[in-house]
Amino acid sequence: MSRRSAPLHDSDYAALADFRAALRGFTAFSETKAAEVGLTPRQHQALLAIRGKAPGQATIGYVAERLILKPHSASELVDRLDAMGLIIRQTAAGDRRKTILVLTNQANALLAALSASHREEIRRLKPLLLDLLNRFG
Amino acid sequence: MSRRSAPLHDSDYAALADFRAALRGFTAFSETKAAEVGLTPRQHQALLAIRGKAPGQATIGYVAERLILKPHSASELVDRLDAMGLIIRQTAAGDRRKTILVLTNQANALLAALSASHREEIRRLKPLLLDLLNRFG
DNA sequence: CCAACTATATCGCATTACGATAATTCTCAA
DNA sequence: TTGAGAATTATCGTAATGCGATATAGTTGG
Repeated sequence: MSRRSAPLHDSDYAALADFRAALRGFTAFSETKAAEVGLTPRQHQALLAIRGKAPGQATIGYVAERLILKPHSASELVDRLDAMGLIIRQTAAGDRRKTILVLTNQANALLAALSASHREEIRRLKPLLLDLLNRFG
Repeated sequence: MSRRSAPLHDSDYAALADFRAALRGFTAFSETKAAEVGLTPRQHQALLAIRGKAPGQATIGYVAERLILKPHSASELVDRLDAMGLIIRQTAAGDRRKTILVLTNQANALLAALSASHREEIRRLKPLLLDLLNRFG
């Protein structure tokens, strides 16, 4: 049988607020870095999701799943990346409904720079995030 | 002198993509929970930031700082919360330029429910987040 | 072979943070 | 004391973006 969880104290709200503030700090860092190379946060995340997947395996649907977007929103997002010359759409060989997404050299160059700075930032934030997480049970 | 950091491998991109996906998962959870009680993510975060601060200390500027928004954007955000009956604006006694933000009972009730589920979710995600963080140096 | 399903795309809309600008209020040096 | 400049908040028009509703093409099982 489930028990009501412990009531929330001021310190719980503070822990939640601090955790959210840290996450917001990271996303703000990421937004700034992405904007410096002309990308929106979603565009950056989409490119990263595609890069993190085995070559030739990333589809519109996969981007939607990883970014937790509706498939048609992912389609629009990919539209913009396509117009910017950052990805190529290829009809999947086996299933012609699917669209395979391939990164261009330009996209890979942008991602390399962004990923280096993000890795550094995550390493920098790691001790703080560990502390914040440890404030929760 | 600074050394160029190690080059990025496929596993580094995968680690970054997985980390981002986990963060996105948390924000999506939060968005859903906030929407269930009629709040946007920013509104939720603003209420939480105010709640996490000592009573009578939260101002528009403080919200802007914690949410990393321009002050005038925080002003607009607070406008909407005000219109929804979730906060009260009070001119600060010492400095009449400042606006003190006070949560209404309704806001506190919403926050209590949201914070309980969020604390639970963070506890649930903690092992995953620790693993993901440990993939970085 | 056709009905149901899957994957992607299109269009209009509502939301929201921003830039530019403004109005108060405060601070501090002359 | 008295401005000049800074700090704090507010207003307005704009651009960007994800969504709902809808549409099209392709696939699959019976």
